[in-house]
Amino acid sequence: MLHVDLDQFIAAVEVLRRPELAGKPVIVGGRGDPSERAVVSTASYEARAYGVGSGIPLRIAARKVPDAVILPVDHEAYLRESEKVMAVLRSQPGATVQVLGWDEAFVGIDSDVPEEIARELQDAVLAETRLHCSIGIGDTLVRAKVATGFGKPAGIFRLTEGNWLQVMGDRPTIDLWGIGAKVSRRLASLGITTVSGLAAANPADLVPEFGPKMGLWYAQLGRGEGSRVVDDTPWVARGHSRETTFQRDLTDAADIDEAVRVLAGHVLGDVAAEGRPVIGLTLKVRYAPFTTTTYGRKIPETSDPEAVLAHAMELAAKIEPGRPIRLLGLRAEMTMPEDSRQGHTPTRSGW
DNA sequence: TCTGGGGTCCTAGGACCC
DNA sequence: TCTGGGGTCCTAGGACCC
Repeated sequence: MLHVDLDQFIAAVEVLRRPELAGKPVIVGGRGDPSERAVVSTASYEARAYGVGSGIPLRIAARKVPDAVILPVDHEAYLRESEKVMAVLRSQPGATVQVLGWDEAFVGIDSDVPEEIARELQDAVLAETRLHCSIGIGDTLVRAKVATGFGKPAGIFRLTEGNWLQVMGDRPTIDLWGIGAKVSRRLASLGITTVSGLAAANPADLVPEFGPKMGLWYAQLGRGEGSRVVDDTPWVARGHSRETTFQRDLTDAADIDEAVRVLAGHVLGDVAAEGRPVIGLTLKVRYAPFTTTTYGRKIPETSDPEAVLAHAMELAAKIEPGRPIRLLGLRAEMTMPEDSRQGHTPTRSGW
C-alpha cells in the first residue's frame, strides 16, 4: 500500500495563489498576527531553515524569521485543494483511498511495481493541482506511513518487513507513528530507547506499564507490524468541539458565562449540520497559565438546542470562581448511526 | 505575556449491581 | 462480623495525530 503526503501543504497552497511568495519564507498561523496568541500551522521549507515548524508560537516564529511572510489560516482554501488531491487519488484504477487529513491518505493498489504506480500518482497530483507530494510504500500501514518521511520532499521510499529494522532499528522510538514525547520517555525508563529495542521487547513486559491494549500495540509498532488493509469506510464524526484561546485571560464570571454560550452556539451549529442527537458534553477549561481540567457528563439524548445549552451551563457552573481562564472548549458527543462500523482514525489507523 | 483548534481512543478509579 | 468477585457504566485525565 501507499501513503501519500503533500509537501508543506498549507504553505504550498498559499504560494499557488500568490506566486510572488515562491522561494520566500512563508509562515501560516492563527489570524496572521504574530502579536496574538497563536501557533504556526505550517512553515515553508525556506522558513523551516530558520528552525520554525508546526506548533511553535507565532510570536517566536516571527522573531526567528524577521522577513517572513505571515499569513492567516484559511481552512476553506485548504479543504478545496485537499478535495482535488483526494479526487485524483480516487480516480486511479483499482485504488482504495483512506483519507487521514487534509494533506495525506493511504492508497491501496495491487502492483508488482509500486514505485511506478507511486511515480504516476505524483505526476497526476502535480498535473491536476500543481502540488508536490511524497509517497511511502509499505507492506503495512505503519511501514508505508513511516516510509513517506524518507521520501520527502517529492520522493518515494519503500519500507517492508525486509528492511524495516535496517532502516529504523537505530532510530529513537519517538520516530514511530503513535509514539510521542511522553511514551518514549516511559519506554526509556524501561530501558527501551530504540526501535530495535522496542521490536525485541516482550509484549508482556509492556502491559504493566501501558495497559493491555497499548502495551501490545507498542510492541507491534516496534516491528512495524499492524493492519495491512486500507479502509475507505466513510468517516463519521463521533462528536464536534470548539475551543477558544482568549487573547486576555478571563476572570469575570459574566464574561466566562458568555464565552460558554458562544461556544455552545458554534458546537450546536456543527451538530445540527449532522442531524444526530447529542448524548454527552465536555467542557475543557485551561486555567492560566496551563492547568487544563475537563468537566463532562452524559446527557439524555436530545436534539433540542435549549436542552444542550442548559447542560453546558450546568457544566460551566463547575468552573472555579476567581481563577483566570486562558482557554475554554466545549465538545458534544453524538449518537453514532446504526450501520457505521468502528471507523479508522488518523491516530489509530494502524490497528 | 510562549503554548491553536479539531479530532480519536485508552486507562484508572469510583459507583453500582448481582 | 472488617470486606468475595465479576461485570458495567460513568467521569476525569492522558496521549497522540494532523
